[in-house]
Amino acid sequence: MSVRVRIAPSPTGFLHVGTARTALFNWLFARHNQGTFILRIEDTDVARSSEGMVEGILESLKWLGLNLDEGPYFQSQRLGLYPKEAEKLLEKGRVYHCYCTPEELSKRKEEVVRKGIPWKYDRRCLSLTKEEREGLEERGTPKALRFMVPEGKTSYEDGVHGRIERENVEIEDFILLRSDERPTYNFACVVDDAEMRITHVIRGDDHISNTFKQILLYKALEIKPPEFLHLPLILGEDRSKLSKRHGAISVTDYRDQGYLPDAFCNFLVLLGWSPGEEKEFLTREELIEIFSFERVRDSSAIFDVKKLDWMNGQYINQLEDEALLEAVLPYLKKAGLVDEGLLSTKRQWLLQVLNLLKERAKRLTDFVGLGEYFFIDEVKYDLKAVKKHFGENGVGKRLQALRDTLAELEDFSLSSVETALRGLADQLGVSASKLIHPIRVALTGQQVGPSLFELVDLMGKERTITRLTHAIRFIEKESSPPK
RNA sequence: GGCCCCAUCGUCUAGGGGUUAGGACACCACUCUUUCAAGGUGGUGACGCGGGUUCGAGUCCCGCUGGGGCCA
Repeated sequence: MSVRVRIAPSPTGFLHVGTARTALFNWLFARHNQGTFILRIEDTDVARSSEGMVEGILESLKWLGLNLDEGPYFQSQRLGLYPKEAEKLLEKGRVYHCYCTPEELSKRKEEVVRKGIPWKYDRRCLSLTKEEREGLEERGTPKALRFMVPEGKTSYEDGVHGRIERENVEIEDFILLRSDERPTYNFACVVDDAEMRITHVIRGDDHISNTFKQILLYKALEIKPPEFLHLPLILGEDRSKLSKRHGAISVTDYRDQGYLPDAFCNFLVLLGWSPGEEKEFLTREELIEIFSFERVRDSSAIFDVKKLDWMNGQYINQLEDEALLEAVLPYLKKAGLVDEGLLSTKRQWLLQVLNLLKERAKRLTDFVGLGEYFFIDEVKYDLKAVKKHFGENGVGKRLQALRDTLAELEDFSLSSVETALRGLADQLGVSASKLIHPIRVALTGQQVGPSLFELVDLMGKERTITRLTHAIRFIEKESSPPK
């Protein structure tokens, strides 16, 4: 039987990173087994479910590179299915109608809990007399459909955790259909998974307690249940389930912050799974090849952004120039540094610039701050940089000499500039760094950055001279006593 | 509160009776160097506690503690 797996998010409008990891594991499992990866939207519980709410999910999956084989399917478009299955259970006597209103129930529950007794539905409606029932029906009282939990215990073999069992007395008679015939989560899930012939239910740990109810339903419906595999949860730094208050939880947030999809997936897959050898960088092909649930851990993991940053930086560094340009371009455009004109006229230069900057970038967004000075006319001087490298005695003079020397250079190549600068330093009797640091500030406004000579090379003669001149004037102005 | 899951460096993890408990991120030092980053070298740092089982437990069993989840 071929593998069929699904992810079943509710349409919240975005893809949660936890769901993303679940999706990744499902996808890897499907691909490894030449199976089918399906998306189903669980939208029966959502008041308004618009197509728009699903777009974010589809967009995120696409960005992650997790292509679907089927779907998206929508529960809301399958509503006819659930009462039909419920009917079968009614015939088998496995369910009963319940006329208790939510208000009554919460009131009764409150009383019971106050006495310190754990609440469970009291089966009041199960023992209704025929007359009582008829009376309720005549008055048109709304009724829900409840599953009658049998005696005994329920257990199953979890693909990650091993055998898990639970006493059925711990499980209350849960509702299958609400009074308006909308199915509850567990019922819809079982009906859908069965109908879609899902072979492996791979989902978060937080569904373990639902699994018992679902297995009970499979048994009642006389359908063979799928395999269940429960992934440990991803936690925030405070060890609680990753949620909005932990900051970015939507996959698109990470995209916008400048993470590469491959890096992000590589990082995610290592949360709860390991390849079994001391190797952390894995391509998609490798992952598909070697991924298995035998190596999935059963304890939860904390989402460590620092490691993500490191990994993303490594991926950026390994990117070919063209690929890097493609990846960074949206961010540069958004920051207003690059437009189509520049792209078409100075593409080669742009590629070199990115190449020069890439080993310092952890995120794609870093390129904006890292290389802004390449794209704007007026350099913004960093205060500390000015203080440190423009403040020294004679800096202005040295920069003047440097400007004059460079201005006379016919050949403005990297090596030629370096020779000239070092020669000048000798001549002035100072170390080369006495020139290198100030000119860097003059060119970039910053005291840190890429290797100076490559920088000058990409900056070009004209801009180098202009910026030196500007810096010289700036220093003169600063050092002249205030009037 | 009831039930369920989990427990190796701060974090991600390797380990499935005998290991100097390994790697990665982060951190710290040194090194390289025109700065920063990257790189290289080295370092700090973990088996939650208590009982068993065993000649021998990070590894198996039980309890405790702690964390997490689900139920409303």
